[in-house]
Order: sequence, then structure tokens, then C-alpha cells
Amino acid sequence: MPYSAAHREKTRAKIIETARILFNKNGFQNVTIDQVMQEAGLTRGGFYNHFKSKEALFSEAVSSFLMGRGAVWRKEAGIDMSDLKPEMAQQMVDAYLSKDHLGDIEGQCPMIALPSDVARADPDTQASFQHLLTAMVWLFENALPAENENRRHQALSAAAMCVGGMVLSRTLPSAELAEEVRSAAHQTATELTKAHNVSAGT
Amino acid sequence: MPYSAAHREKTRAKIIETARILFNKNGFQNVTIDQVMQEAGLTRGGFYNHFKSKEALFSEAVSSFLMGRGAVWRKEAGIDMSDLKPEMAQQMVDAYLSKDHLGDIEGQCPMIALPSDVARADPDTQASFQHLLTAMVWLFENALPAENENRRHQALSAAAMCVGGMVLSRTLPSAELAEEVRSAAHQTATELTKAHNVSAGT
DNA sequence: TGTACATCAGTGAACGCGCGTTCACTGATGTAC
DNA sequence: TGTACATCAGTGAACGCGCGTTCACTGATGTAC
Repeated sequence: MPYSAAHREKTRAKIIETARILFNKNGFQNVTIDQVMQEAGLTRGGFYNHFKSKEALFSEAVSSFLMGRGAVWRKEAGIDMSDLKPEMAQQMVDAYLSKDHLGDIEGQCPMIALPSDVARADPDTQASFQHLLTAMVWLFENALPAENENRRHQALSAAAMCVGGMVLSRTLPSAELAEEVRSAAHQTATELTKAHNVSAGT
Repeated sequence: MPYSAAHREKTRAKIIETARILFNKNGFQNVTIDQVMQEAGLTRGGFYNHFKSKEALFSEAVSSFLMGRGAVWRKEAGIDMSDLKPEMAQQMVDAYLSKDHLGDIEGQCPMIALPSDVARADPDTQASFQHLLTAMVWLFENALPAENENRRHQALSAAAMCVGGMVLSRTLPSAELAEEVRSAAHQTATELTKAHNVSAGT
């Protein structure tokens, strides 16, 4: 056995992380395999030792966010999915709809950076995207008291508000308007994470 | 003067409308000029008689929505921007977050179909995108009574909810989850268009 | 009214480049002895 | 402990295709006379 078993895995992970950042910055089509491999310190040809195709890499890159960069991000925000507390919903809203997150192109959630790319990607990639949303909704839902019979509605709406606010904010050329949208979305998302929210009533 | 003055303009409009539909379906990069021209009943070479570049066409296509397909769409929804009435906010929410709109890939609002494409496009295209949002926010804002001091916040949030709900719904592979998101976003957006909304309070 | 002409929208072949993918080869490394 | 070997991660040249853009040409049409 040449090369340690870990070596292959490490290289693979390095390629995925490099790709994730590049895709986030430039989108699926504007990133070349050459570019990814070069930035990962490798050469073009080796790519197919690790991945079936560029699409497969994209899928891995989107998928890697949840337990990779996203985990770091959650930790910084004080969120621990395995020890959920009610206040973590607010922490998520604060972090997700923050200026920092908006400006952090490289570390941004793929739901913000790549929605139309994923909408046209293969089912694997879309499944990864869905996992991201599911995790977010799960957090919002379970941070609310079980007695709140609207909690799923609130959770789904809060997630839509987080993503919608950020997608718009990121695309608007006017910094003022972008900030207005972000701030309004933040405020409304905050209300939606509160235990007894009047506006979400059936 | 060969050809009537109107002829040139008609051809140009035909190219833009064909392009708008194709971009909506496949995204900026997955549409070729060949494809657009062919579908418009013309040949490749003529394209540059009408547009400077593919990017310029994209900008025109996004820009055309507001007064083109979008106007038809508003009319169908009973919305008249030049004779705004309070109930039109609800009509907008109903139409925008409808199943019909979700399934209408060709006629869909570009804010839903092309957000990441526009985020990486040139300033002209982004300005067109911003006009779409501005118009939507304007409608929500002015449909609310002037005394409501939170009306701009509500309007911005309603717009973010409309776009966020639809972007997510369109990308999720699970039809059930997509429907849950759409329905929750619809409900919350509805609340946000009401005259006295508690949850949007400062 | 009819005809020659000038204009320019439209044609289609060609260019040039970039990129995803393939492939024969190399050489670093762990293992057997 | 040292050395020959087998493996396979990594290399880099080449392939083939597609697409944005250019360009010399064509021919339909409105106008002048």
C-alpha cells in the first residue's frame, strides 16, 4: 500500500474545501477544474482520481457545508445542535442575518450563494441543499415550546425569511436598500422565533 | 430606408422575449446565443446587429420583465400599479406565492429564477433586478395606511418572504417540503400585508 | 405607375479560445523479505 | 536493518467539443425619380 490511507482522504477533503470556496465566490459554471486543483496545490489530471465529474464535486462541496464550514460558523454563533436551547433560535437569526455573514462570500451558506445553481443541478446536490434547510428548520422548530401549535409554521417562515433576506441583500446593488432589507428581515425573523407569535396564527 | 423602423424594433423585442424565457428556464450560462436566435426564428450572426454582447441581452431580458411579462401577470392578478388599492397587497401575495407561479418556469419572476445569476452579472442587470424589488416593496408599502409607522419594515419583510419562500420552494427536491415552505411563507406574508401587524413592531 | 438604387437586417461560415475529460506515464511510499 | 517491489496518487500533454464573436456577403424593402 503506497501512501497512507489518510493521505488520499486528506487530499480529497482539500479539493472539496477549495471548491466550496470557489463555487461560493463564482458559481458552478465560472469555476474550472483547473482552477480548483491549482488552488488546492495539485494538477488538473489528478482530479478524476477523486471525483467522477465536476457535478459530483459540486454536490460534495454543497454537502460539505453542513458539517464543515457551517459547523465552525454555528460554534462561533454559540449554537450546538446536539444540545439545543431556546435562545439558540435567536442566535441563529442574529448570525445568519448579520452583516458579517453577508460579507463573508467564502464562508457563506450555500442557500444564499448558490440557489439558482442548485435549482439546475443534479438530485444529489439538491438533496444536500435540502439538508441545509431541514437542519435550519429543525433548529427553529425545536427551539420553540412543543405547546406552540404553530411552531412548524413559524420555523418554516423564519427560515424563508433568513434565506430571502440574505439572497436579496446580496444581489441588490444599492448598499442602502440591501441594508434595509437585511435589517427588516432580521427584525421579522426575530419575531418568528418567539414562543408566542401572534402573526403566525392560523 | 429599407425595412420599416418598426421592423427592427419588433425583431429586437422578439429576441429579448425568447431570451427571457430561456434564461428563466436554464440560467445565464446554459443558454447559447445560437439557441436564442434559432428559437426567435433567426440565425446566429444577426445577433450582434441588436446587442453588444450576451451579457447585454441578459440585462435586457431581466429588465423586460417589469413592463412585459410581469405586467400581464399583474393584470391577471388584478393589480394595477397606477391605481393602487389596499387589497392589492394581498392579491400580490396570493399570486406571487401561488402554486401557479411556482410551476410557471417560463413566466416566473426573475428574482426567483435567477438570483445567483444576477448576483454575478454586470451592474446594469443588477439595477434591473433592483427595480423589480423596488416595485414590489413600493406596492406593499403604499397599500398600507400612511399612519402605520412600520409600513416600510412590513413591506420589505413581505417582499423578502415572497422571494425567500419561492426561491426555496423551487429548489427543494421534496415536493412536500416545498409545499410546506410555500404555504408557511404565504401565511406569514399575508400577515405582513395587514394594516396593523403586531409582530413587525419596533 | 414602374424601375433602379441604396440601405441595412439577416445569413452562415470561420475563428479562436477555454474547458471537461482522457490517458500513458512517473515517482513517492508502504510492505515483504 | 536494508533493499527490491508493487501500488496508485499525481502529472501534464492531448483531445474534442461548444460557444461567443467576427466578417464578408446577400437580398428584402422603402424611396427617388
